[in-house]
Amino acid sequence: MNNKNNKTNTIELDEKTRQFTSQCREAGLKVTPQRIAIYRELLKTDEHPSAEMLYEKVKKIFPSISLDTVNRTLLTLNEIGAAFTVVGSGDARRFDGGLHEHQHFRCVKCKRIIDFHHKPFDNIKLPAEISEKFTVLRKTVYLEGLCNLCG
Amino acid sequence: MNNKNNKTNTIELDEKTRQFTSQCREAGLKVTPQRIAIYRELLKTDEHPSAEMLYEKVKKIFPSISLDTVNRTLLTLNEIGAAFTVVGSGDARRFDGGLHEHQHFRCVKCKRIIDFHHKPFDNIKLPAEISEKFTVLRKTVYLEGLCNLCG
DNA sequence: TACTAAATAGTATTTACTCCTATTTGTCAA
DNA sequence: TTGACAAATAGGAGTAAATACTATTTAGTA
Ligand SMILES: [Mn+2]
Ligand SMILES: [Mn+2]
Ligand SMILES: [Zn+2]
Ligand SMILES: [Zn+2]
Repeated sequence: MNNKNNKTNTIELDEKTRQFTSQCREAGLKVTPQRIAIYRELLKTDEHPSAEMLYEKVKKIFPSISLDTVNRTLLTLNEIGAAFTVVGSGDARRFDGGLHEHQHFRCVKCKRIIDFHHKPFDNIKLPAEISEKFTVLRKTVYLEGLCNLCG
Repeated sequence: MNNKNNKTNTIELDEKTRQFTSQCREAGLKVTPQRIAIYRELLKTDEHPSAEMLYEKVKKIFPSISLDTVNRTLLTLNEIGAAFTVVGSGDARRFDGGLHEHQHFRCVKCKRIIDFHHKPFDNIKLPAEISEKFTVLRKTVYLEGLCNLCG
C-alpha cells in the first residue's frame, strides 16, 4: 500500500495511542473517543494537515463530530506536547519593508515581531538533498517564545 | 522624537521612495499615490504591521482607501521585492504529530509542507543577546520555495 | 487632450477560526 | 454499580482575515 516515509505504522500507532492515553490522564484530560481518533488520524499522515483536513477524515469515524472539537483538540495536543503547529501557519499576515539581512523573533503571547541580527544565521548552508530537489526561495532561522514584556 | 532602531528616517525615506518609484516603472506598474503612501507607511515602522494596521494609518492620508487596495498593494510589493511577508504568518494553521527532530520545507505554490532532516539544523546556537532577553520556546530553520512538483 | 489598460473603492463572499450553550460523557467516589 | 459532576462535545452563531467582483477613476501614452 501507500507506505510513505514518516508515516506511523499500525503497530507503532497502537503503542503511541497507549502512550497518548497515559499522557492525557497525567494531564488530567479525559480520554474521549473523539480525542483518540483525532490523534490517530494526525499520526497516520505526513501531510501536515489543517483542522479542516483532519475533520474530513475523522468524520468517517464520527459522522457527527464538529469542526470546533477538532480545532480544540488540536490545540490541546499542542499544549500537552503530543503534537505541534507547523511554523509559518496561522495568524494574520505581517509585512516587512526592511530589506537588510535580519531575523525575527515572534512573541507567542503579544504577537510582536522583533528584529534581530545574528550574522551566522545569514547564509545557512543547505544539504544537497534539498537544493537539488527544490527551488529554495527563502531560508530563515525563526524564533518563537515570550518577549521581554511578556516573559 | 520616537527614534527607534530600524525605522527609516525622513531623508532615507524620500530616497527610498524615489527608488521605489523607479522600481514600479521598471516592473510596468503605475505609480499611484495610494501605492506610494502604503509603501512609505510600511517603511516608517519596525512593528511588522498587518494589512489592517497599515490600512488604519493610510486612511489618515486617503480616508476613502479600501482595505482591499492595501492588501493587493502589499502583495504587489512582495512580488517586486520591495517588501516581504514575515515568515510564520498567513495561511491556515497546519499540524504535525511527528515529534522527532526535523525541519520543514513549504511550497509557496501548492502549500505542501515537506519534512526533511539536516542534523546541523537541530541545535542552533543562539546569541546571548537573544537568550538573555527572551524566553525562546522554539527555534527552527524554515525553508520556502517551489517543490519538485511545482518547480 | 483623449484613449486605454491598470488600479481603486465599495461591497459581497469565502475561509478559518473562535465563542456560546444545551446536552452528553468520562471519571471518581460512595 | 451507581450517581454526581466537571469536562468535553455538537451544533450553531459570531468574528477576523483575505479574496473576489464590478463600476468608476486614473496614470501613462501618444
Ligand atoms: Mn523585520
Ligand atoms: Mn513535519
Ligand atoms: Zn510579548
Ligand atoms: Zn508545490
